[in-house]
Amino acid sequence: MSAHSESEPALTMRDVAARLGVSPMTVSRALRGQRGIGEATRQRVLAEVAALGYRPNKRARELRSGGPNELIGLVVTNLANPFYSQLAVGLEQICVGYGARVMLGSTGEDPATEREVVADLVDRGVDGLVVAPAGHDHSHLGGTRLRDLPVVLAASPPMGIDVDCVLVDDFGGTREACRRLVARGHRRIGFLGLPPSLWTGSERFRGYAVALEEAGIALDERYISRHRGDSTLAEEAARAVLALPDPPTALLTANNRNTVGALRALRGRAQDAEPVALAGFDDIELADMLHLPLTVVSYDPVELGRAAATLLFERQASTDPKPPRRVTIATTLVDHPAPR
Amino acid sequence: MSAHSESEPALTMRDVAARLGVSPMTVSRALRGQRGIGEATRQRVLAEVAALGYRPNKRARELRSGGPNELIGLVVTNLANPFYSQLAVGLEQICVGYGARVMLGSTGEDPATEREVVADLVDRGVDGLVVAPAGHDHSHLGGTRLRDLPVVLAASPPMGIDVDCVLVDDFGGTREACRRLVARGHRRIGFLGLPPSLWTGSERFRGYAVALEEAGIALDERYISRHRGDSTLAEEAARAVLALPDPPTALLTANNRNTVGALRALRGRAQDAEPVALAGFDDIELADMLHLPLTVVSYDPVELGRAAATLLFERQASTDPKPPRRVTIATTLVDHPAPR
DNA sequence: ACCTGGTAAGTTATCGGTAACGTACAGGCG
DNA sequence: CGCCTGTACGTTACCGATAACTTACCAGGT
Repeated sequence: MSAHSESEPALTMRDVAARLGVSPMTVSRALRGQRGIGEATRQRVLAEVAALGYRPNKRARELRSGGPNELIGLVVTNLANPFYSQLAVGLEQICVGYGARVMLGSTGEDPATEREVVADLVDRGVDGLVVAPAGHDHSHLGGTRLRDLPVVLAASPPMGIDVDCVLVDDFGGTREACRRLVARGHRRIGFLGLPPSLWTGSERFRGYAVALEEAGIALDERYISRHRGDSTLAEEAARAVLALPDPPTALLTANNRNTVGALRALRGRAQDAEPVALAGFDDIELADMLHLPLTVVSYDPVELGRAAATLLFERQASTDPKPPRRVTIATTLVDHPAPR
Repeated sequence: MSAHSESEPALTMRDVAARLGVSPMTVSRALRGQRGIGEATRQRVLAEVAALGYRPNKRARELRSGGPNELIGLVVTNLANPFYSQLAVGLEQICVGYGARVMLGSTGEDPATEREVVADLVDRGVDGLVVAPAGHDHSHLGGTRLRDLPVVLAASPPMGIDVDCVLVDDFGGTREACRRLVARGHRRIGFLGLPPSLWTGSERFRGYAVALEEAGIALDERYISRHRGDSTLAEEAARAVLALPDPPTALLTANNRNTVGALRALRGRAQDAEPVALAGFDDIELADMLHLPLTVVSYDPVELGRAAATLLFERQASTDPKPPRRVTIATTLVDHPAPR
């Protein structure tokens, strides 16, 4: 029992070898299934290893071999956002197939922190990085700064560097959602989105703008709010738009936090207020159980994570400098009717 | 630019030392702020390091020093569950303060996988582990198997080993929720929970059972479903209970997935069906925006993660074998009225 | 008997750092 | 002047595993 008393010197390969009267090299070869060792000896070694419960020191192995450490760094802004946690799930799913693990780094949307986190992960010897970037300048992820490690950007295409990326069809999804609102007869459609400095911010806005243009509806700046922040801020923004003398009859929200904010804003309205339709990017759990109907642009963040991991491992496998690839995940428009 | 072409031999400490005409030891001391080096020399070294952009190899450092690697392993069943992702967020918040990072391991609720994941994380040199265990046997987390690393269990107390743990007030929270249902006049209260083999399964059931006993209500096995599974299974279980000839007038769900299942089951009922009250453990985002009122046992999983990390680092700091500690997070009962 | 070739094992150097120790030189004190 | 202490730096031996090289051995062919 006594878990704390004896801190054993942590069995080494030499110990195993000494016990068998062979050289450490023989043990090494046996463990890695290399050729150049007799079957009888291999069995003897493996038996001893099993009996002693010896486990090789992975860091020492990586130090010498310089080879893959089977370690992937994941850099996100906030893991509490289901988008990122699902991205992590997908990434890990693929990683286990390669015997790799995921090391986590949160940036809190601060580019300076992002730089530090990335540097730290590189120092710790990750084989590659999946980054959901906080800012729109990605030069700190380029080339030599990272010892030429493969990088995959998630949810944002590379700016100023040439790396692979996985994207959601931000433009197409938003345009489709906006078209549906138009098809239902809405002409005054408000937009709650992210700042144009973010890729998703500009692409989703573009989807909205193009859909309106296609329908021959002019953009009305009063109906548009593009801010960065949490759902509280989004709620305020939604309130402001709805308080206009000539308020929109529908709202289009560009991500889950804006959708939540809009839902709260719509909840607080007077009983006799005109109903306002709502459509938003990102699916929301229990969207089908809300007090009002909601149309969402749905996609699978887990799949996004899997795609990112796949790109990463493929890049790692090939040494020749292929051109950067870009994978885009399709979106589906889903109508969630209100219960009852 | 050319990110792929030249893979530099990755600057070493010796290189820096050679360039300055000093010994590697001097560089090492300068970098770690050790004494035993003149101020002038230190400045010269630091300047050269900065100029060359040299970064020390952390793995080599850890190999030699055997000391803290500033790496914590987090083992959870499924990061997509907001409970676990928020736990991870809290853990990482504290870790950054210690310069530590988090390495992730998902088990998919399979104890065998959990054992493998834990072993792998230990091999990779974590300084400690935070584990949200899949099963109720924790002996694989004990003593020598882990090279005496500190372990903190999350959401489950240790069984068969002596380690620290952080818990939610499962019993108290559930009892309070059940009491509230009773106070509202319900006498036939259904329970959708987890199997008794899980700590949360038995504790939350105990809260339900004790609250009923206190109210002088006999347990009715027909109203009780204790299964392991996702919200789809929970929905079926809820349907079955509600289809009884003498159905419950209220449901108590023991975790977020059961609550979601129950919500879906309640949604599908006929218009003229008797209303059924719902109370559940775990808060749910947008609980205030659902089509029916919901009472939840709320707590902060982020705080749980912070508590786990704090216990871990305190345990790491002190060498003497203090007795294991147990931190319990309080819960709050929150009523979410339905909108309108 | 001799050479060849292949396999199985041991030896050595090395990876990038750190700990322990050695040494040279400075200053303080009786 | 001798002794001790402290500082600054150099030297060396590791840490645990592996790559590359070397040696030992055996079988088979001539």
